[in-house]
Amino acid sequence: MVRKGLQSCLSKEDRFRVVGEAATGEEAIEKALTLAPDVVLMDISMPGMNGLEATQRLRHAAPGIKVIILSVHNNRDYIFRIIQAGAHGYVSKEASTDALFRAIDSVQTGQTFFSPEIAQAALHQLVQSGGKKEPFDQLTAREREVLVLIAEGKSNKEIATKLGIGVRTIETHRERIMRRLDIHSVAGLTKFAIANGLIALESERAI
Amino acid sequence: MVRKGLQSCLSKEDRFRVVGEAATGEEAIEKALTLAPDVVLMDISMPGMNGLEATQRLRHAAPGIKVIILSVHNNRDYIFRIIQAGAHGYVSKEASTDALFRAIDSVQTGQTFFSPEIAQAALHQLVQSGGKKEPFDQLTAREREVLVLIAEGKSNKEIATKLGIGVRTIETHRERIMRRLDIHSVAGLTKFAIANGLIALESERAI
DNA sequence: CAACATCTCGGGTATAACCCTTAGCGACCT
DNA sequence: AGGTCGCTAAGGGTTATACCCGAGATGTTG
Repeated sequence: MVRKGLQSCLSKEDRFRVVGEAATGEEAIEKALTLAPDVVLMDISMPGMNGLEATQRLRHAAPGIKVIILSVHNNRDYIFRIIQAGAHGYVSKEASTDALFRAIDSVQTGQTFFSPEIAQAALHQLVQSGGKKEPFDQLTAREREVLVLIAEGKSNKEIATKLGIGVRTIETHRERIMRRLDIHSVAGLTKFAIANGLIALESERAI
Repeated sequence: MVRKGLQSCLSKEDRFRVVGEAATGEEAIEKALTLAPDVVLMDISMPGMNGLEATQRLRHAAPGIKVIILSVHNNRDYIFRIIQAGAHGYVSKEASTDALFRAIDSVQTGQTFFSPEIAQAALHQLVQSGGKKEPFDQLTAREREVLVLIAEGKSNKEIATKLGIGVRTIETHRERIMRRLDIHSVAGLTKFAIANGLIALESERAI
């Protein structure tokens, strides 16, 4: 429904043409590679692969395709994840259609577009934290990967199987994560992961 | 942006006419009362008053106006709150525009509309839980108390000390909680607690 | 009264998690 | 070439959880 609405809006503007749509992250990558659009509008919350991971993979597979993230999340922690994923722009779903149009125009010409309040908040946090883009710098990529799985309720053994490495290695990662974050419970790690946008909340008990 | 998209979609259908829009729950009630539409499409997540509360108030103030809830949440927990709020229909944002059109037609003629998968899931859970509606109600007061402490990262021993009862009792509560909710990890329990407002995320730093 | 739910403990066993330590290997930097 | 860091792995021991039972005390409700 949201996609149809967006298409309807975009098709009213002569300078835009919608060449495809996708319901999942996997489908988004697939269609983006075959249809080769100038710009992809990516939703963060999708069934299956989420938008950030899809963005990351798409950026790797087709660096020429620009990606704008659409999200209901206005959480400032999210913004760094979005940048890290390689997105060229971010538009909140609360934003006006004009903002979206300007975002598309910007990224198409090679510029980036982040709505003023997002940019301001991100910079504010950068200044406040002395340049550290916390909390993502506290953990290595592998540790974040493990943390996400822990917060999703996986056991060490399940994580080890999923990542194809030993259980003891997972235990080591787990210890290092807990030590670095100074959080010593699964509940705390889960809250940390949610608060920092590493996992989504509504994944549990979905229909 | 989402609203404009919806308007764009709906205005293509001759039998619908969009008479107004609102950004917040308060504005939604106000405009609904002045514009007196046949049907209100209400988003759950809005700044200010949320869609459920707004629905409840609007239903009370103007029982003749039908309300359809739109939501990204496919969480089965939500469905009972939606019914309780007095909504006549529920359409997921993942749904097609056709589903929305049918929903509007249905509620306008006095019927209700809940998408098949939602209805099925809700009934399934009703049967499974023996008629008790919300997972929230599945737990006793004591179990909720324990759940909160678990989700806050406390160990069984800490909880036992805090509540002044034995550790084995806490273990029993823990087992019963996990069995009733069908969640078998601390991470899952924590997410459940957050999703149901039992505990708060301290770093909910919205922009 | 009797049935039921709740809260409270307990035994027992298997599994998982936690804590401290060491260590090989590759990448990267100086 | 040496140092640092990250990923991998493991030993050994302690503690915590998960899951299986049963059971007494209490209050509520039919």
